[in-house]
Amino acid sequence: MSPPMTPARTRNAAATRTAILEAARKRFAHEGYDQTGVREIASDAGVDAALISRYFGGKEELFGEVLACAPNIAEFLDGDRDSFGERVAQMLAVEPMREEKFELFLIMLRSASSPKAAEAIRRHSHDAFYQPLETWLGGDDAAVRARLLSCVMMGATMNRVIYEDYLLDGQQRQELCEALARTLDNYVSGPV
Amino acid sequence: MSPPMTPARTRNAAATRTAILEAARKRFAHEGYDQTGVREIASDAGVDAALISRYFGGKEELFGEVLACAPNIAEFLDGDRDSFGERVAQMLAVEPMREEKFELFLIMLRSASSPKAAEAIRRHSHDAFYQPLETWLGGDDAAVRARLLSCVMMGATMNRVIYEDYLLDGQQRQELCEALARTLDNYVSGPV
DNA sequence: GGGCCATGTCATCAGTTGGTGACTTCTAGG
DNA sequence: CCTAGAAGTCACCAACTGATGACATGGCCC
Repeated sequence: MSPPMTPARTRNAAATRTAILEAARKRFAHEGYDQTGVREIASDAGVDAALISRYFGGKEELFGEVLACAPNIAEFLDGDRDSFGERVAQMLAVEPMREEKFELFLIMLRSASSPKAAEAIRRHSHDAFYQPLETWLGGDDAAVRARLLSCVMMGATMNRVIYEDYLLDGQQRQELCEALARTLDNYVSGPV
Repeated sequence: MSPPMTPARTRNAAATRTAILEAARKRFAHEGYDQTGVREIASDAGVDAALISRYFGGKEELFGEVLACAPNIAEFLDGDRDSFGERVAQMLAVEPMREEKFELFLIMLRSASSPKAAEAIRRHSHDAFYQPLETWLGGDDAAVRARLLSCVMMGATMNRVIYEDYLLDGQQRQELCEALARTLDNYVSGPV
């Protein structure tokens, strides 16, 4: 069936690397670092597990590369300042979970307990989340307000993940959303 | 030295059980479910690892028992209503980390990613945290406000754990505390 | 077309994990 | 004193993990 001229993706190092990276990103976000085995990643990517060691050095280094290319805070920051709380609260509480948007959070939540992954998470989340957020906020107490925003966003994400949709119905999620929006905007507009 | 009449704790099933439970509680809170091995728990408790299976059935059941006897929300709830935010915010941001108070949170944060532990966590945190909190709050939207409080408290705990003391100095933690207190009290006094 | 290196496959290792059952030893009760 | 059963010890298993090195094979350049 498939024309032999385009051997699809055989013997293509770049494509293989990408496939591994993509499969790993999803697995790490869904299951966490510990719960994800290199064999599962390889299977998802349709390659041999040995290639992970060959291309990335090992599971730990692969995790680092996944973090490096994971979506960052920019997803939340573009858009006008006044509607930040409303936008983010909608994503956190009302809209169906958009995994791509919160992938960094999901990876953090589910992998932070692994010593092997913890350091990479600390470093990357600081560089790709807090620093940009702090800069975007501006002002003397930007560091504090960035932490406050992080607390609410991470706490909400964690609650939503642990308890399916907060165990709340649509109406209640709407109320949750409004309260979150006010709190977030309060932190954005600061000062505390 | 020790009088031979009281053979300390040898051949005492109840004391052994307690020792295992205590050691497991600390390990699970500090390292999480996955990162804690039955051999480590047994070593801490000064007993043989086989006794864990004998007394509790297995690691998973042990985890369940640990949750059952972990400190619950009552720690935060006793005291007058008006000062709830201030009290909790102080514990979250200013005072040195009081592990006993937040043990349930720590266990949750570090073990929620383990499928074996997740179900027990969901069930127990609902019974020992959300339900009492919701009752304590009262009112129509108590469920929503309980979630809001949980988001802030869990998010703050997680931030403090991942980044040592939020990476903030004392002055900034004080500002953080004041903002958290206002937010928490806002959710307590509700309605949203 | 032929050699050669990048690419992919495979078998296997060493370490760790939770768990089990046979064994020993202590203690209580007669 | 002596037995019976509880309490504790020990050796070991089966499963799984990440990783490695030997090997096969495809494609590109000369």
